Amino acid sequence: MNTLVPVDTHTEGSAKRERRKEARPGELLAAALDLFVEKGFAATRSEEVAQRAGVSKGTLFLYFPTKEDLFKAVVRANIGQTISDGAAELSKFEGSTAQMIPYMLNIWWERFGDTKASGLSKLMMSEATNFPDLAAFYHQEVIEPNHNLVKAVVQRGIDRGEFRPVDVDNAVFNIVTPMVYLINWKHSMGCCISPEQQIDPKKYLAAHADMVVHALLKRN
Amino acid sequence: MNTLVPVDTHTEGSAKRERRKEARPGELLAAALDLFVEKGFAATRSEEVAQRAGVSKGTLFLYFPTKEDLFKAVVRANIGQTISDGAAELSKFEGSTAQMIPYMLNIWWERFGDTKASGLSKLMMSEATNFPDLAAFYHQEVIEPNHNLVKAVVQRGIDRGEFRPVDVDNAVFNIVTPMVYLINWKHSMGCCISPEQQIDPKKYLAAHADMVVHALLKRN
DNA sequence: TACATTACTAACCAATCGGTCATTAATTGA
DNA sequence: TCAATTAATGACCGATTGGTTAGTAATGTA
Repeated sequence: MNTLVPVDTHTEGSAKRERRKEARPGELLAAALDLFVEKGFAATRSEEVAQRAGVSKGTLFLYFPTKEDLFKAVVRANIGQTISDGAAELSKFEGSTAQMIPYMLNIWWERFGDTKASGLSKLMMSEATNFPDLAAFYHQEVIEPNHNLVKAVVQRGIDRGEFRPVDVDNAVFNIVTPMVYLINWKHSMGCCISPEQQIDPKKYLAAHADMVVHALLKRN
Repeated sequence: MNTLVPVDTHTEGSAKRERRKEARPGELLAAALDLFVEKGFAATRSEEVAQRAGVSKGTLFLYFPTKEDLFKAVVRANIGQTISDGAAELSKFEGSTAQMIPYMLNIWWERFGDTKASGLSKLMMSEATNFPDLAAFYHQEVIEPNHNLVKAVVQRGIDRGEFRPVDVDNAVFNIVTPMVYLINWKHSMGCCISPEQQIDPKKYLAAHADMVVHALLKRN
């Protein structure tokens, strides 16, 4: 893994210094996403991010003044778009809300849960207390918009007379939290236990959607 | 909070060196629980644990050879008993399984979720990837026994003809994960957001129990 | 070719932290 | 009272890391 070759620097072609002002930020963000997801915020060393992006540590701090700024940029680059895309997709849905729930959960899983970016969710829950500024940022920029999306779907079900008139805010939590938990599990315990103890995401997701719909639908 | 008074050490009565071999481990474990829950495993400095227990860092390492050993001892001291107590309590329950579910969730919340020890759950999810040994230990010592408990209850419902014949392992996850998530939330995002955005544990728990029962009961 | 600009580097700094060990002092027992 | 034992200390070590900065080399321009 280590390509440290101290001698012979002048004949080494790859050791050449390059000036690529436009490409650096994107490459640094990609490297940072990888490492933040893999090791967490505090445990990721700035120098490793720089190394993976093929620059020196000094260059990293040239583009992102602090480690926290780097993290915020990673969140913005990876999650912002996903949520507004999902909202657009859902607004076009025309079936019953009972069909809409599993549809929504599936989209959410494919576009976010099953993606490297989902590691940011686990990271944030892990390090919220040690980095309250980042937590507040994440809540405002990710959690709140996401909850509003789900809230609108539940409200649609109630308005159309499909669902019982449950407390909407609570229902949102009961729908969202198992999904988030699945992600968190995948990025924590999931790495440390034997295969037969793993959660099967597809089965878990289907069972959860089924449970939610059973619980919300009016009894006939 | 800080009682640091550098001068006058010879007249200071509390500065006297005491030998209390029996009391040290318990005091160190209590201090460690506090700090681990508050700041996480990696972020907690050994010296701070020692300080809060009123001893020097050297003394801490006298009783617990490494930081990881200290953590394992904290888990054993705080969670082991709780689970077996819960199992005993549940085995005496005689009502319907539909009543048993909210009963179980309430017990679990009061005895564990609403307790300082619940912070260990969040800690473990946070640091599992960075400390896989601790994760394996925690899974074996806490998660597995806990899941077996819930599994038995769901199986009881099916055996007695109250519940639909769902996949038991999946149902366990769908019951447990929102509870664990509530804890994790309390110990992470819960610390960093405004009061009106908080989750109300009692409402969340009631809604979840209601949802679970609705989803498991046979339709009539 | 000569000069100015600036992207980039690498050595460096100060602070942090898990763990060690030689030393110290409280206790015991004869 | 005087060792002998051992609980407790705190100075110290080596490794780590976020962030700085003086200097270097690639590029543009005239």
